[in-house]
Amino acid sequence: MKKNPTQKYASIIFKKHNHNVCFNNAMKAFQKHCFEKNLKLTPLRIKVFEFLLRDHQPLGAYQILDMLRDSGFGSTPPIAYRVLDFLIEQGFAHKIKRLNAFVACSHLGSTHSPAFMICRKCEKVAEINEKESGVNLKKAAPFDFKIEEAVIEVIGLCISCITVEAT
Amino acid sequence: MKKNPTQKYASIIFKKHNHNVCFNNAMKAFQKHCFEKNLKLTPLRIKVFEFLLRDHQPLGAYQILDMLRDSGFGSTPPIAYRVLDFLIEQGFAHKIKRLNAFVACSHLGSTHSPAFMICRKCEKVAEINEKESGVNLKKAAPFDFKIEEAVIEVIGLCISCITVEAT
DNA sequence: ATCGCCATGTTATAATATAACATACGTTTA
DNA sequence: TAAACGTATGTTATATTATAACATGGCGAT
Repeated sequence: MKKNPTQKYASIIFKKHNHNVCFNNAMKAFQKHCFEKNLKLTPLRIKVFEFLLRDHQPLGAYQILDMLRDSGFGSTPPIAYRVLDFLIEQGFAHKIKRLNAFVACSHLGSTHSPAFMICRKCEKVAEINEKESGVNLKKAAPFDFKIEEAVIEVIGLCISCITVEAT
Repeated sequence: MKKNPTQKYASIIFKKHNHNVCFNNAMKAFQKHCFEKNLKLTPLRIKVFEFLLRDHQPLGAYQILDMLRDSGFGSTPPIAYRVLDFLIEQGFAHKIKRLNAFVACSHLGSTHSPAFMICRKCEKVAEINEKESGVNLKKAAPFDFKIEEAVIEVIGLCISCITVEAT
């Protein structure tokens, strides 16, 4: 049984892991998606997605703009926000409201109702799926409310930061 | 068995209800809390809490500032943000990230892990507790992550707006 | 070849939030 | 009682995040 370590447990994000696997899988999925949906795989979009994939650190729009400037791209706010909107719409990035920042999606290609674990110390973010998160929105149905979407952000300490803090 | 209708079902917030009960209970609890904790119950704090209690519409900081100006209070941003921080710390208000806005707390006096149902149309907000929300954070524990806090915001359509939309 | 689409670029500004310092007032303390 | 202190409020300036509106340029379809 071959398994992709990035899919098995979200918590690996907080540990050392073979990040090349994360990176390459995601980039390939992105290329494939754009090809299949006939969307333009432009240098700018690739670059921003690369930034988000670098590690699992969320990036603010203005951080991304700085990095774009360094790479010779335009660097006024709409540049970043538009690419981010694109990535989010296509399911390759998420916005973390807690941090006003953006992360690459870790559950590529599947429709999902994401939840996030955010380390308050290192600010790395792991994405977990609905099942993993213990979230069952069906249960919320007794209310006269038609649920369309849920934003779930769990804040705490990741395993690496717990370890450091204990020393 | 006497029960406070504001406690029974969060969804009553989206319907007509005896809002005087909501308002008076909350204001009394606030007064009691400040007295017991020896915190200053100032005109400014009372006024801002009143604004939040008016209906169940979240208010942005700058909306509150406008209302404060109309009431003869100072109206520069720190005025509002400081009072809001106070109310949040004391458990009488919450921030709704989705809306960059603030609401009075509906579960006064009890420690709780709140979740919110936000109507995308009328933008009213109902607070529900963790159990009601269908979120079970205990289940998220298999991860090597120490949970400290969760932000849960469910977006959808409230019963009143469903009814209107159906006509 | 030109039209239209769409990504990118630019300019300006809106919306949200905080830092740093000033004032005012009641309480404690010398 | 006067000085010292703590805390709430007020003010000025600025930081941070995000969007509106319009311009340019490439590229494929007709």
